[in-house]
Formats: sequence, structure tokens, C-alpha cells
Amino acid sequence: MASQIPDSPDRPRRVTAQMVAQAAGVSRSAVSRAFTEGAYLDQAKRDRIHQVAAELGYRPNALAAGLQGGRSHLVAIFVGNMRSPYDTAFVSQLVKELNQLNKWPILIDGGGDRSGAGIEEVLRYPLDALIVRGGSMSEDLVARCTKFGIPMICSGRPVTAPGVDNVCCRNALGTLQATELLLAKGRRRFGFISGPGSFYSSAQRREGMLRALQAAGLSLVAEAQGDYSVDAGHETARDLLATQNLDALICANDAMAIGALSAAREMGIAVPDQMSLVGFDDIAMAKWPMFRLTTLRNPIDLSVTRTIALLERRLANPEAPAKIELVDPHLVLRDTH
Amino acid sequence: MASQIPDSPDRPRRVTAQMVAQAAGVSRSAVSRAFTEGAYLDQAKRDRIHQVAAELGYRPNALAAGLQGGRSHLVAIFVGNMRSPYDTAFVSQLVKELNQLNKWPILIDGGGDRSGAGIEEVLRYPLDALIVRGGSMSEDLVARCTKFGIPMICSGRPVTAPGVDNVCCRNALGTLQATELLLAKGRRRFGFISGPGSFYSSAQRREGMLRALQAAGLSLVAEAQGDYSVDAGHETARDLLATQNLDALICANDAMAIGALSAAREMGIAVPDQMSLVGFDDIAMAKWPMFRLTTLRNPIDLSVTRTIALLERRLANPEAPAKIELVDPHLVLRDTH
DNA sequence: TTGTACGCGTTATCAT
DNA sequence: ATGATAACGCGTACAA
Repeated sequence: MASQIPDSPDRPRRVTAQMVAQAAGVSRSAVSRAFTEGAYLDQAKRDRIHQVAAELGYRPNALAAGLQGGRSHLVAIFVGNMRSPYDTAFVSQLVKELNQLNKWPILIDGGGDRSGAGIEEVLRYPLDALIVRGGSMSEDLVARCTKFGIPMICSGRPVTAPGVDNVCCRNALGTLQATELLLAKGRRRFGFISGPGSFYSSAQRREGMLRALQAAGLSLVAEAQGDYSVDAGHETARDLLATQNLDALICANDAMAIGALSAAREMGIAVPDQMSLVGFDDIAMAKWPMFRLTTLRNPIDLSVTRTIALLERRLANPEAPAKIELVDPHLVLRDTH
Repeated sequence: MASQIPDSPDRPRRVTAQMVAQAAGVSRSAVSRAFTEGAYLDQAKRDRIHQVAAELGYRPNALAAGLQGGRSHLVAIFVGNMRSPYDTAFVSQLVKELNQLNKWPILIDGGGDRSGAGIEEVLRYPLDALIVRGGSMSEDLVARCTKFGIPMICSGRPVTAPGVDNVCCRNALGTLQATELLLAKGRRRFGFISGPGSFYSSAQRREGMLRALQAAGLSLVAEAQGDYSVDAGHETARDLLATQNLDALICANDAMAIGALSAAREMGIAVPDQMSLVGFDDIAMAKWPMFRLTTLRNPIDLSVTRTIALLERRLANPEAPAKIELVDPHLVLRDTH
């Protein structure tokens, strides 16, 4: 069939419901109904419309649909650090599950200075929700979102504002258990490599270890600070191990633990014979044959599932009270403890 | 009268230009102009409007703005494999640069079976562009995009369709150079670990190595196939090295090379003394102290820069002829060659 | 410089 | 079951 050439030759305009209606000899409303689940429409007419729409390549314009009243199906994801293996894995999983829900994730890199401006701009879209993974958001930005009635779900660092849902790992519980395990193995001289001072997860994980040590009447022998990267773990561990005689080293995350493991090997410190080494997160690398890192699993699947559940719950009932989902880490015993 | 809305009882509605206009005692178009760069408006009035807008928390609705005529500022990114370190790093960089351009990236996971459906749904938004990173797209999907006038820019596997721009690495050149280097070092018994048969990059990289070998009057001693993952590299290398006596092993990507390196060490094969090992991509892990992998840098910064440049060029001139940007890999000599 | 009026493409309401 | 019509919120040509 001879397809009609669009009116404007300059640019290929989008096919609209109007054009489909004209081509199929029906009204605009009929076309709209043909694409609306459960709308009253003669089956034959619906089929004809679908066929014509397919020929013309018509799809309802999501911008117009979102404007009209319902949901935009747009969900922003604010990612604290797109270079972190854990955050990356988390976001990958989250994107996949959102796609399956017909929600379309807009990514915002929370790394640079422009991250605040980024959120600000994305808030111009009527988002179905905003998901925050790690990083930190300013108070008034949070207030703005809740004021707009945009559901906010935070993973990692809990945000205690009215109407904000949270998914959070019991960080302290994890390191407490790990420390108890190492104490039971006879370890006494503990070191810790922390993340940046502002990191909630790092502070919590340190806290758990200290509690276990205190209960055993011990205190931390040595401590250093990194930036959650492998390189930082490598460098700080080398400094630490050069001056201190440790028999247990706990790192605030896996990346630094892997760097520390590498440093220990280079320095001829046998792991785990001479020293125990434990990380946190259980990122994919942790189980690679050359590392086989003993660590605490910070379960991504579960966290994402909970995040999605909170999202659906809040979309169904915007007035529901804020909820905080706590996720338990658990020990994964491999070859470094 | 008392028409109850079942779903949303008292959802806080967005602040509109109309409300700002009323609060500031001006017309609605004045508000619109106040937020439009270079529009005629009295400075005092503009200031007052901005102040009132800030108080009320007003931002122009991007959905309505996009619908009205101009660009939506939405860019979809189709990611072939969100678990691949290279693709992940590429996407991170791309997201960052798009954010800086005030373009908002919608991520589509190309991994699962639903990836086609995902693109189909996202096409309901009037996208400014579609960026494809790796993976493969069906012919008619490509045709649909170009028919809609949605600029398409592909990175990795070139798509030869009218109006589709490409950024592509000279894969064969890289492995050719690497092979020549190893030949010059006296290596003669070459092995190759390839990626999935459908991977364009893997086939090209294999091709470059074969050309160099052929020029030296040699042929490939052994070959195996993995899936671009570290585990696959580890397993296939172990099988390969158990049965073959190689003095050079080239892997189609870094992840598999790192797995192979680990396997070689476990088997007591000294790298690089007994055997040379070369990867491809130069992902962040390649330079970690425990690997220090000799590899071919597939420059992400440059590829992303080129991708962005192609995007801007096409937005400025939709009728421009399709362009393919070739990016040169280059040898990064570390400790495994 | 400013206000009025129209169109963007859709869905929902209301009569038929 | 179906067609006309009213929002949705914005940018802007046009008139003043």
C-alpha cells in the first residue's frame, strides 16, 4: 500500500494517533482506546487499528501520555560512585528489574560537583520515583522531592525524612560477626582500613568491629583510611603492614581488601596463615580464583528486590508511612580468614 | 459534586507556571519567558518571578516542554552487557558527559530476552538520540529508529545503515601489533582465547593476530572460546594450557586474560618468562598491582568523546551523512608480555 | 515589553 | 460502542 508522505518534508515527524485514525478511517479516540487495556472497543476495529498502527510505525507518545495525568514511568537513579564495583553491580540489577516493570531509569552520576545540579534538572521531569544509591544528598533537595510528592527510596545511607523509604544493610552486625570469628581463631592484633570519613557504611562497619573487640577486652591496634578503591587498599595496607605487626585486618569494603591482599602477598605475609583478611560486600571479584576473599555478603539481589518492593508499595499508596528495610549481611568463608 | 478520586486522595500536585504567575501577579507567559534564555522581559519582573518560583519550588515541566516542540533531552543508552567491566566503564563515562550536556540517559539492559521489548517501549518517548554500546540490535529496530528520525550512534559493533553514526576500534590493528611484538621476542607457539562467536570485536581481534602470524609463516597452535568473563578465561586457559605447550597467549579481552593469568600461575607457568600473555581493552583491573597485564588500550575517554561529538553534530544537522569514527588501540606494556 | 491564543499528542469524561 | 471535547503544562507567534 502506498504510504502517505508526511506533510513536513524537512523532518520525519512522529506518527500520531490522528494520522492512524485518518488512515484507518476511525476517530482519534478509537485509536487511543485500541492501545488502552480494558477499554471498550469492537474487536474487529481494534485489530484493524493495530494493523494500521504497525504499518505506520505508531506508538503512543509517552511524553503526552505522562503529561495527561498518569505516571511518567520515569525513575531517576542517583548513583554515588559509578566507579565502585558494588554500586555498579547494584545499579545493573536495579536497571534490569525496573525495565521489567516498565519503568525507565534515568541515571545521574553523583560523582562530580555537578551532581546536585543534575538532580535539579532531572526533577523537571515528573518522576515516578527517585532512587538514591549511596552518596549523599543535601537536605533541601530531599525536602523538595518529598514536597513534590516524588517517592524517594534510599539504599546504603539511610535518609531519615518523612516519607522517605530506606533499604539498609546491618553493617555493624556483619563486622561484629567477622571479628568474633577471628577472635575465636585466636587473632588478637586487629587492624582496620576505613573508607572516607563521610561514609556511613564505613563508620558502621568500624563500629561493629570495635564492639566485638571491646567485648573481648581488646582494642584496635592500627587503623588507616582509604577511598574504597583497590589502589587505596593496596597503598594503605602496605604502609600499615610495614609498621605494624597485625594478625587480622578488616577492610571496610572488598575493593580495598583485595588491594590489601595483594600488598600482603608482595610483602611476604602469608594470608591466612600469618594474618586473617576480611572484606565487605562480596562483589564478583571476591570469589575469583586468585583472591577467594573471605568477606561479608551485602546481598545485592535482596537489596534490589526490597527497593523495588518499597517502590511498588509507595506507588500504590503514596500516603503510607515511611518504612526502613534492614538487610542482614552474612559471612562468606573463603580462603583469607 | 463529591466525585471521589479513588487512587490519589490528596496527592501534592506539581507547581505550574500558572500558579507562579498568579502568586507573582504577572501573566503565565511572563513566567515562561523568565525561564527562557534570551527572551524579552523586564529585568525587575524577571527577578521577581524567579524569586517567587524559588519560594514555591517551581521548575518548568520537562514533559510539557518536550511535547511542545523542541527536544526532549532524553537519550536512551542500550547496553549490551551490564556485567562487563568495559561496557560498565564506558557507560559510566558516557552518563557523566551526557549529564554535563543536559541530556538525560535512560538505560536499557540489553542482556535479557526482554531487551528488544525494552527498546520498543522506550521508543515511545521522543528521544533526542539512541546510543548503542555493544550487543546487537535487530534490523527492523534500526530501521524504525532512523524512520522516526531518532539519531543512532553505535559504539563497538558498527551498524551499517543509512543515517547511523559509528565509533569503532581498529581491533585487528591492535592484536596485529601485539602479535608482532611477541614474534620479535621470539615467541612461536601462539594460542588465542576468543569471545562468543557472534562478537564482532572478538572476530576482528582474532583476525589481526592471524594476519601477523601468517606474515611470519606461522599458524595458530591452539584456540578456545569463552564468554568474555574472568571465570571463562580461567577455565578455558586451564584446559588449553594443560594440553598445549604455548609460549604466547592472546585473549580477546582483559577479563579473560586476567582469568588466564591466574590459571597460568596456578599451573606453575611463569608469565612472562615461559609464556607471554596479552589482553585487550585496558580496563581498570589490568593495571592493578597483582596483574600488571600487558594489553591493548581501547581508549574509553576517546571513544566517549567521539560519541558525544557525533551526537552533537547530528543534532545540529540531522541530514548530515553517516560518519564512522575509527579509534586506534595502542599497546600498554606491563609485566606479562 | 507584555498579554492572548494556539498547538503539541495523549487520555478521560460525557454525551450519544 | 463510539465520537466530540476538555484538560495536561508549556513555548511562542501574533497582536497590542
